[in-house]
Amino acid sequence: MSGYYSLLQNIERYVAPGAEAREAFFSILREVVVKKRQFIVQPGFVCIHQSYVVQGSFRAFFLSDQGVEHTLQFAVEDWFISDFNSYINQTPASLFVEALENGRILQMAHDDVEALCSRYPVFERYFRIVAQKSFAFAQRRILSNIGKSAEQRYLEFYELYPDIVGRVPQYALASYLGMTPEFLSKIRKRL
Amino acid sequence: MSGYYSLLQNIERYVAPGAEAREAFFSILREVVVKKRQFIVQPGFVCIHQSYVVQGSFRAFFLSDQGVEHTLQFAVEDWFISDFNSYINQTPASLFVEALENGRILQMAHDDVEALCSRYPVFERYFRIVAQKSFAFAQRRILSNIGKSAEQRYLEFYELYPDIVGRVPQYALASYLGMTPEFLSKIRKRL
DNA sequence: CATAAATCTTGAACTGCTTCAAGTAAATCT
DNA sequence: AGATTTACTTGAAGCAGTTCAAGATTTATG
Repeated sequence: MSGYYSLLQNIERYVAPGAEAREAFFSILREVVVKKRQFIVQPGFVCIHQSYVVQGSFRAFFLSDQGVEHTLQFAVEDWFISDFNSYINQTPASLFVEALENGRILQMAHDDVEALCSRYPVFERYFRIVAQKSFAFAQRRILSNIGKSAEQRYLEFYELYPDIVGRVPQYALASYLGMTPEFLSKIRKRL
Repeated sequence: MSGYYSLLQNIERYVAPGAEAREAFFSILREVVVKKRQFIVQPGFVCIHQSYVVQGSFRAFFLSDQGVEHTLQFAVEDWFISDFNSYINQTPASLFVEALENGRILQMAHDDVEALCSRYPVFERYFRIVAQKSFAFAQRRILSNIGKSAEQRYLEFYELYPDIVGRVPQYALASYLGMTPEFLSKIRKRL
């Protein structure tokens, strides 16, 4: 039950669902335990669920034809993660979503969420706000990618998410920041 | 009236508002004529409106401390543009939004949109879907930025938006793709 | 249409970042 | 605890992309 409460808190930062809507929402959630290195999404399979992280850390990454990994997103407690493109269009995923630590997530299936939103506009609103914030966030990252040096990108990330820096493997962070692990190692040395 | 119809068509790709909701929506729209090189958003001012492009082309860009421009988004007919971060949080903008050609837009004020969404959940849904698609799109761009070479990024953009390539200044496209105008010129030469 | 302003091109020198390879350290498993 | 895998470090060489500067071309304006 613990995870339900923290997700509810997240929701109540933006909207105030009534008791009935809240119960309806809880009823579509499923708590899942995941082990380190486990994949909760894999390329080729449709990403049915969106996952809210109760405990643990995760990453979504793309594996290029040449075998290079590109981390698109990290998620720790109180964040959502999925192959979002696959999730909203219900098309086959192109990303892996991997647990970086043992953890627990709350999964909600796409069709259940859609039905819930149709019935309770308060959730339509919640997911609109979340999507808008996610978009604004992604735009800030794009600006950082096109405008800043590798060192600046690392420092910016470190300022924003010092906890994540200490919690994920360095090669994963490097692939998120768009540089090689070797170069990230060198940046850290000279700072 | 012409612009209203094409925006309505856009909406009806995702949802089906009733006559009343439709009229309420139309009532918050304002059609504005803009001249080439005109700014419709400027840093420091809160971005009150979201703009739907009826005719013309626009770009949103960030001007760094060193005076370098970084284009975050282009918009042509049937696209939305704004400083989205400023718009959703109603905080001062950090971007310019500039008309690249003479054009016409439909502006809708933040507070009017919010009120409309509260009253007509069908619009809540519409803007949720638009935000989700925008986010998924931004994620694809991030992958392209962190994983691909300058030449690959250009080719990818050219495939997706051949029309835009021919329509916007090359320095603007270069700053969108995260490279110098000189280098884009060289890429185009060798292709 | 002539002049100015803005945009694009080209080359040469330079540098931030990658690649490759080998060694060290730290997790993970039995 | 010892063995094995996984992750991180370091240096040397190479290259993708930048910077600077000058000229050519296109677009705007009186």
